[in-house]
Amino acid sequence: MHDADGDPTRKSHDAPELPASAPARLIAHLDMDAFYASVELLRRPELRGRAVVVGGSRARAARFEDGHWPRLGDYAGRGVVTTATYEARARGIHSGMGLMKAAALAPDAVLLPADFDEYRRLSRAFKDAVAELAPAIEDRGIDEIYIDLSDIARAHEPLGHDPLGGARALAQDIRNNVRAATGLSCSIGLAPNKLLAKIGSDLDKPGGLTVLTAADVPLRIWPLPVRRLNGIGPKAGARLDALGIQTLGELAACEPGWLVEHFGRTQGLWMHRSAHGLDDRPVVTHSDPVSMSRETTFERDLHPRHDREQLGALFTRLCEQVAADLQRKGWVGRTIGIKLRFDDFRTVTRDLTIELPTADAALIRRVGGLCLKRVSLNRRLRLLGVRVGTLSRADVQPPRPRPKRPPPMPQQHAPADAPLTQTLPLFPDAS
DNA sequence: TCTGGGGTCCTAGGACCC
DNA sequence: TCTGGGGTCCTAGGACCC
Repeated sequence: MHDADGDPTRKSHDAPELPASAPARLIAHLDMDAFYASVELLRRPELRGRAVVVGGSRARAARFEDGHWPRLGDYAGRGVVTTATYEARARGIHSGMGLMKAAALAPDAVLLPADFDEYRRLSRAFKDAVAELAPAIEDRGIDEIYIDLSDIARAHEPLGHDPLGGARALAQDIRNNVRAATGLSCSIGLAPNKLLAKIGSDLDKPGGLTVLTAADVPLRIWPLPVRRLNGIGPKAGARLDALGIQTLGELAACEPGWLVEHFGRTQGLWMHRSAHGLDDRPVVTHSDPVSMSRETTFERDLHPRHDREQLGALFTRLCEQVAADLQRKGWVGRTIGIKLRFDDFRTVTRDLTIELPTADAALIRRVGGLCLKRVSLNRRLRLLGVRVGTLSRADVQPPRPRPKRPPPMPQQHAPADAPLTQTLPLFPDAS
C-alpha cells in the first residue's frame, strides 16, 4: 500500500538504504472517551456529572424508579465494571474491576446495565463519520480504530510553520465529524506508526489531540511505565518489574540480546524496537474472522452432576447462538471447541476438527459433546463456552476435502486425570 | 461477594508426509 | 535399515486486547 516509489519527495530511488528511505507514514489512533458510559449519558443527560458505572449485563434494566437510579451499592452478584465515567474513575473504579469491589468504593454511583445493541449502533455511526473524511480504517473493536492518513494528509495544506499543521487540522475535522454525527467525544493520537499513535491517544484523555514524532520518544514516551505499551500485559509487566525495569526508557536502554535471553527472540526483539518507538505494522483495512464463540458465566457455580439438566440446556443454547451467529454472518467452521472454567478459576479447552465445515447447531452440539467427554468434571463449573474456528465462507465450496486421517476417537484419548468414577454421560445429548 | 464476553496470536509437542 | 530434516495439521494452554 505504501511504496517507496510513491513518495514524491524522494529524488533518488536507487538508494540502497531502503527501509530508512521509505516515506514517513501518518497514522491516527482514535479512541472514544468512556464509550459505553458516554452513550448512556447521551440518552440520560440528567446523569452528567455523576459517577456512573456500566456493567453486570444481567442487572435489571435501569429504570427511573421513585426518582432515583439503581445504586451500585445495592448490587449483589457476579460481574465486572465494563466502563466507568471519569467521575467514577476519580473514585478509583476502572474497567475490569469486580462490581462488588467497585460498590465498596462508590456505593452511591449509578449502575446501568450494558446495552450492546445501542453501543454497536453508535460504533457504526462514529466509524461512518470518520470514513467520510478518511476511508483507510482498521477496526480495533467497538470503540477504537486506526486510520492511515499518509495519503490524504499530504493534500491538506500545511498551516503556518508547523509541518504537521495539515495533519492536525485533518484530525480536528475528524473529531468534529464524530461529534456532529454521534454527540460523543473522542481522543486522537497522531504519529508515524500505530504504536506511537495508540500511546498518544491515551496521553490527553478525554478530548485530546496528541501529535508524536520520533523526536518526542525520549521526552514523552520513555518516562511512561512499560505497561502503556500495547502488548505488555500483567505477566510481562510483572516480569520486567522483577528485573528492575519500570519505564519504557529503562526498557529502551536494555541490550536486545539480554531481552532475548529473558523473553525469547520474538518478544525480546519486539520489546526493544517498541521501546524505541519503532513499529512497521500496516493499517489493515479488511480482515476475515478466525473464530466465533459464545460463553456464559453462571450466576452460581453449577455442579456437573446435580445440575446436569441445566448445564445440558445451557450448552445447547450456546450452540444454537453460535450457529445463529455463523449463519447470520455467512460463515461455517471445521473446528468445534468447548471451554470450561471451574470454581477455582482453572480453565480448560477441548476441540475437535471435523472434515466438512458447518454452521449447524445440532452438529456443533454433538461434536461439542464429544469434546466434553474428554474433560474430567470433578469440580463445580462457573463458565461454559462453545467456539467454532477454522472458518470459511458459507457460500463457497470447501477447497479440498483433506486427505483422510484416522478419525479422532476421543474415548481412546481419555485424559490421564479422568476419574474412574466418571461413568455417566454428564450432559444429556440434545439430539 | 474476587475475577465478563468476544476475540487474536503465539508456543509447543505429536502425527503424518515427503 | 538407519538417520535426518522440513512442512503442515491438530490440539491445549496462555498472554493479551477491547
